[in-house]
Amino acid sequence: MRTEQAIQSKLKPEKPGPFGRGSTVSLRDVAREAKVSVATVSMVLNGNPRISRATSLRIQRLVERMGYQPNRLAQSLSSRYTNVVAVILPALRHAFADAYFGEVISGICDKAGKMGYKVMLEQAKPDFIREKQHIRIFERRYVDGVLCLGTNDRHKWVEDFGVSGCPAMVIDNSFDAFSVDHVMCDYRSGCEQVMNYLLQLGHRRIGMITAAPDIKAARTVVDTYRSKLREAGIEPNPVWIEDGKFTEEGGAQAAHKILEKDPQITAIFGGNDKMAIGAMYQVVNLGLKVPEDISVVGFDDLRHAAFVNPTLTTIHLPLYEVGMAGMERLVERIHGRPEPVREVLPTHLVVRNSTALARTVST
Amino acid sequence: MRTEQAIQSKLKPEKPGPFGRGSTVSLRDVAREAKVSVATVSMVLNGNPRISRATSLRIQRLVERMGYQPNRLAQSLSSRYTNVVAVILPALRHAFADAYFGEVISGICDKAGKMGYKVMLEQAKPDFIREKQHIRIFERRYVDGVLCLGTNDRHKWVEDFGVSGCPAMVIDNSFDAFSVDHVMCDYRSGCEQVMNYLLQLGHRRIGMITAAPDIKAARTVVDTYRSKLREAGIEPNPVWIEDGKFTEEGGAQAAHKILEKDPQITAIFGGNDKMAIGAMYQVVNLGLKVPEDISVVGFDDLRHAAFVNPTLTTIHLPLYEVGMAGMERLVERIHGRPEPVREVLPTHLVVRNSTALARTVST
DNA sequence: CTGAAAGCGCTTACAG
DNA sequence: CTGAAAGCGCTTACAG
Repeated sequence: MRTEQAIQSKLKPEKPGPFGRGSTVSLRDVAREAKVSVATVSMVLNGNPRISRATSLRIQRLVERMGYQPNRLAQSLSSRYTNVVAVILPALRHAFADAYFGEVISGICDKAGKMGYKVMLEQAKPDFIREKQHIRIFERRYVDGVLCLGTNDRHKWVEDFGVSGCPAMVIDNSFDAFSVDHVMCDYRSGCEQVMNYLLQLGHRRIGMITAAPDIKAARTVVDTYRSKLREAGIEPNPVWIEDGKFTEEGGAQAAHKILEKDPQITAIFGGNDKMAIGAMYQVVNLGLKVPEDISVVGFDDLRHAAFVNPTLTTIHLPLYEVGMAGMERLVERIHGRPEPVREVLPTHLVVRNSTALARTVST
Repeated sequence: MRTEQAIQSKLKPEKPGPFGRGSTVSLRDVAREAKVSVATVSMVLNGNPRISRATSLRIQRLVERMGYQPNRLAQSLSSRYTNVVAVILPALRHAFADAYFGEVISGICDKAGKMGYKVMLEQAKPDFIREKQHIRIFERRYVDGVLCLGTNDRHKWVEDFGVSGCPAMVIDNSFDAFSVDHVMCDYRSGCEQVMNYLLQLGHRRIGMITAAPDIKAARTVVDTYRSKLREAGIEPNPVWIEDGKFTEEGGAQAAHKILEKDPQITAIFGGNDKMAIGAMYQVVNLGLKVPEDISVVGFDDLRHAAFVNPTLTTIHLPLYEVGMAGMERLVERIHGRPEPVREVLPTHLVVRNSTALARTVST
């Protein structure tokens, strides 16, 4: 016994690595202590049924007692799976401070946690793309797959994933030019809900603040806006549509232009909440009232929409759910799911205080 | 020649792993092609000066031509560095959709990119802490170190990093109970700037919406608020201080209580922008005007502060810079920096339209 | 200046 | 049911 302990302590010297980093108990330590091979311990940990119940239990207890934790670098190097996915955000200054992306990421992270995955954050800056980092993080085994947020048609790099065999999921958008897996909100139906509502309130001259014609989802909204107007017998006037650049400032400027070109506008539909809030700000600045003079509707239902004054009527986008679904489908793809992913989640209208009957009707 | 090629193609069979994943060119492939050992290629790639300039150049070209990319799992397993850090966010529902955290994360990610680091996102949910995941991600070699955001005194787990030797940095807070590396904004000075300004405007009865007495940084603000009042010969009235829970709703309720208990209040200082915005909302709801009746000041200078109506006077917190500095110091610590990190970054007052001379003075 | 070899800590056929 | 061995793709002393 003495001898054995002596040997053990010689064989298990403190090998903390530089700066005492990392865990110290390895598979081999457990195997030695249990007097079995490392293969056996490994199989126990991986629940391989070939190991007898007796030894399995014995080793599980030992693992527990010794506080063994697998080194996941070694695991991944052997198994070829990292159990990490990357979230690629667009190269916007405030991408991380953005409520829209925040909701999606929240869904992604929650689902990832439940599935035993880790989430790495990347931003698609010009250098990042030029160096093909979006592909390399996969090829170099940082991640098993990628979730792309805030994409638009100019992001040709999205097509690279297909050819390099990197599992990738476009979140809340899709592409006409090529085929990619995606999970998104139902933009068409969302826009229909807005237009039905405004038309019901008697609005006929409805301004639309749009943004980024190079985003398929955004185009869908404008197209639907036009077709719903025509359906109601109204020919959409080109001056009713302005670009608001997805920002409050842009929304404010767009609202200004629209009201200048057609002062008879009674409602403004913002392509997202931010632009709608900017529009409200501008409407008030012009001495008009929301909703008495101008109804304003948003699109997103970000947390803040309920806290502006007046509170914003808007379309609720299931962004959290889109994040969860995207994560879930991506993992399926990583593990060999053959069918492509084309998922669309439903939206609904949230009526608050920024909308009212059209003034032309009420007078 | 023929023979050699035959051998090569035999030795370099397509070994794409499951589902054709991962890059295919390994160090060994390059070494074979260059007719040197893998050690030599490895050293060339790591800029080891022991390799002759001639072979170094020759191999660099070959690496380029073959499109070799190191497998970072293997690299990390050998080198013991992952070049990944974790950002641990608090378990709040909207932690990712939060402008405050967003700014910090933005700084962290930008700096990380420049330093060749990747950023992993974690949320400190109860399960995460109970399973000691905050330590395990380090011990299991997911990350080299950890950045903790949104901490408070109840987060005892922050102390675990010290004992486990995991490099960790507390961002924008500090602890009295134990010593941790941290980088934070200068809360004392920020509060002084607010109070000096309000006192200059003639305000004497100043309400304060605070939050979370278990956050050191927040306590500092309240303490400074009190001492600045006393300095000005004003005894702080306990009814002037209310908790606003860091939210708009909370801020609104707190403002309501304060104004109920002392209708003579002329200014309200919100411990963060959200609560200040909630307070403005409430003040208006009570039929009062901002800033004519009540001046409101925030604390954070989040993007949105410039877009409420009226625009919010607030303290600008260098959150992006705090993120960058935290990341930079953490990497220093990972690589053996011996001195603890105690860094404080300066704030400044941003005057907008939510503040005016006190009405008691102007009448 | 370069190579052969051990090692990082796992997993996975392959034997027995 | 279990073990010995090869392998994942690197880095790093140690020789020469």
